[in-house]
Amino acid sequence: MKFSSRSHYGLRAMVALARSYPRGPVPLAEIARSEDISFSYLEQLMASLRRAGLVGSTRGVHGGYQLTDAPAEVTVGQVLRALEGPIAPAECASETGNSVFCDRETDCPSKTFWENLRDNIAQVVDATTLADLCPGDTVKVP
Amino acid sequence: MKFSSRSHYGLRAMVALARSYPRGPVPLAEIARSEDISFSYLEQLMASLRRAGLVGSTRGVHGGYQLTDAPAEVTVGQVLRALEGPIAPAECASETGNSVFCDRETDCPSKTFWENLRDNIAQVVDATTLADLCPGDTVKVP
DNA sequence: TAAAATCCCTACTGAATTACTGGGAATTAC
DNA sequence: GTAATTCCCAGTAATTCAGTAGGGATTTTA
Repeated sequence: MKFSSRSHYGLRAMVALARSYPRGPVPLAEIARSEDISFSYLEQLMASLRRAGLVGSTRGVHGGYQLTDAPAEVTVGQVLRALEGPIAPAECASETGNSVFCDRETDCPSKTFWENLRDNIAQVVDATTLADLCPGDTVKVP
Repeated sequence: MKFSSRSHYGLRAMVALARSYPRGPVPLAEIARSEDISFSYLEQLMASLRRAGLVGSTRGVHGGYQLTDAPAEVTVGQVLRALEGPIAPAECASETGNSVFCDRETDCPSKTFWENLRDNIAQVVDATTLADLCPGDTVKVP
């Protein structure tokens, strides 16, 4: 049971962006360097985050990426879903609709468990914001 | 973020064993049939569960597998750990000791989050027993 | 206009993991 | 002794993951 490196790297990158919010766009090369992530790989992660609307990008010489919303408004759940898709500890217990595939459907006791676990994970990731992961930063009212 | 099919099949098998507890050993072929799992694959899963002490086995003609403890005494957490190892949503946040590997170590904000998520998942899986997954069975005091 | 910086896209690849399959040895009941 | 069963280990096909590579497209600076 693991989250992929996409999530680990992606979350770290988002925290990095949160720390320099709202000071204009940050070039990827800078994040790649400070977080020690492959530049090309990070590019792909940012593409997913951009498509999800979590970050905005600016091209050109002083371009880069920046959060579209304040760190306190962005949940870790949003980040993880953008990077890994819906939370689903089991095929039969995905957040998004029905990945029908198991014929047990209605009365599978295990399914009930997996759904319960899924909801619990969702509750945790949705209750944590990027601001919570930026210790020392007093972004909120001083 | 998924649990592997080991967990899905293994948990289903354990629920099946729980349902026929404590009526002596159940042959694997029977579980494989009723749960529609490959016999050979199921064998491997049971080996893990046996090594973890969760099930006992009897060889020979009327042999099979059976729970070593009552369903209400076996948590889903025990089953999942036997099948997949320690709960660890991230390398740096494993239940068992330190898989030191990330140099950020102490002050990584993300690490704190992963540990928090891990503890939450652990809490859920450890609070659920096989008895909870056996609806209709009135195993407890009638 | 030209050059530099930066994002954007897509395809590929090597490694690891997963999900099995198969064969045979040991054990027990009858 | 034979049939039913667990036990054990080796191999393998498919998938996923993590990362690489390279060529645009767009914007700013000069």
